[in-house]
Amino acid sequence: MKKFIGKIIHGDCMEEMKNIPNNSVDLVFADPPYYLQLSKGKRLKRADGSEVIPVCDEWDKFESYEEYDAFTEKWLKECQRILKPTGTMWVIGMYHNIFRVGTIMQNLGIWFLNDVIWIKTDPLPNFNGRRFTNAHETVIWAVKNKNSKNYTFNYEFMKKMNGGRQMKDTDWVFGLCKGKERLKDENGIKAHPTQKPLKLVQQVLLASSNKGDIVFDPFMGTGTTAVVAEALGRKWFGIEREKKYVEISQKRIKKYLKEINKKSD
Amino acid sequence: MKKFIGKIIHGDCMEEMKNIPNNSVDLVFADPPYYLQLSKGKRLKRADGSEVIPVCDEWDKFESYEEYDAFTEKWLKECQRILKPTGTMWVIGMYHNIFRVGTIMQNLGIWFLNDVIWIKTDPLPNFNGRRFTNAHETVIWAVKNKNSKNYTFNYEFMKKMNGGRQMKDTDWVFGLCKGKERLKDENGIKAHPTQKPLKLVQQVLLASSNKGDIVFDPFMGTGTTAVVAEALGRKWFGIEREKKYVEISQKRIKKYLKEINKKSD
DNA sequence: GCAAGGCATGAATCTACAT
DNA sequence: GATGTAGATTCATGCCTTG
Repeated sequence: MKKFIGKIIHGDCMEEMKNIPNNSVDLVFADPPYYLQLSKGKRLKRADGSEVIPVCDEWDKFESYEEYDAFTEKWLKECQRILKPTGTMWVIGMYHNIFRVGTIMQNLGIWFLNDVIWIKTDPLPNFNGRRFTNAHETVIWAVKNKNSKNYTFNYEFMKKMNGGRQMKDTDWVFGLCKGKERLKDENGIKAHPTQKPLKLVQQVLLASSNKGDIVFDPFMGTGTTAVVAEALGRKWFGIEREKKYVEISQKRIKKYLKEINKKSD
Repeated sequence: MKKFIGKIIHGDCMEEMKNIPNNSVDLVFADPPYYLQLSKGKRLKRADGSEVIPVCDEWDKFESYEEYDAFTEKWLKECQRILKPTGTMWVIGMYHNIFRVGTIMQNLGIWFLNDVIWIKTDPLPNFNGRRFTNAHETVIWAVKNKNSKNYTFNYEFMKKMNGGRQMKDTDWVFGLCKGKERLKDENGIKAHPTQKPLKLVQQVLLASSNKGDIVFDPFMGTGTTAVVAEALGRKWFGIEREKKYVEISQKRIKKYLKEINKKSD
């Protein structure tokens, strides 16, 4: 496993995962494409005329549910294979995709522990007043299979963090990734459309891994998982399909490590 | 439709729904079996030695995911058929079943509006400290298909109820059905293991139906939907497989109507 | 320097109506 | 029915400018 640690592998996650040994990873955090199915060409505008920038990247496009399901089953199967019997996996999604993801997980024999609700403190409002504000995402937490025992869960620590009461699957209340935390490109536009907040990933790693554990992320994006893992003393590696994001992540991680070293001087 | 109104049909919902015309119902509220897959024979005990009574009724037993899925697809298909193009449907579930239910809904072309999170103020704690407290259920809100227009949604009313801000899918915070609201059998034991709180169903009906609308419940249980519909001036009918629950519901509704009439005297 | 106010923005299945 | 276009609609947060 040594050769993987600290690396962002550039490539297709289904292919690249084949090189990872069975039962070798303590924690999987996966933020897959959501398959949003937004109508083409139509732009949502705010009252002031500014546009809401939607997720319309190529990597979120699929021909059909069937295609999305086939894709999903492939990477989930590999994640299940490489996960240690004592490890756990987390998959985040929204109503567009999470039901399909959850069903496929169950069909593979992956065993659910919780479906955690990330409640957003500052969600995008519903502009046309025809739905409830979509203010959450769902994060499935699961073990390799029904027989998994002694999986890592820092129950007492989470309880402490929660003011002495056992933490609930609805206690995950965080803001979106905005402001300084949000990576910008050279034009000042968000570098990645779906960058996740550090706090969310931090809570995941604190809850279900220990120092020195190996954390794996099949969809690295801008490297949030890596940064949090570094900060918490976990080993990590991951895969990212887009060259652009690989480079952004590598820069981000280098910069982070430099800052850390400065502080410890 | 007249012959159905105010009736609890005793029978299998898939069979009985066949008699309901296409596009005839304004609102479906469905609380299907959750397929909990609890291990047989094991009893969960509280610290004081008392037993937690689980859901282990016959109606929640299925041989496999396949069987559950087949059952689910059948009743969902009928619900989609009888739903008006302007109507909406609600399906409640937990992580054991809601992912399968959601996937099947999408496969049938049912179009999601929201996945509402019912946050329980008084959940059963996690006794062994191996998971997060499961403190929510998921309620999928959807229309007949992608082309549904002018579906009923009392946006402004919900906004008002929410203190002037548009209601979020995470603003559904209610206690469990307990105390006086909870129906007891002759031995003082809960009459139905999964009786839903009136407030939850009330919010559903207030949000997505108007006075005089027809509300349908394929799994009536103890008749919560009927009682709320009566209280809010909606027409209603439903189906229940268990004779016991049909009788309990009928008694409950009669009692409720008597109370109403007394008050209006 | 501090307080107040302006402004940008976030995984968005947008709706209704006319042709 | 399908397609195209006009229209109406929003909240919390953080950063920056102004006073």
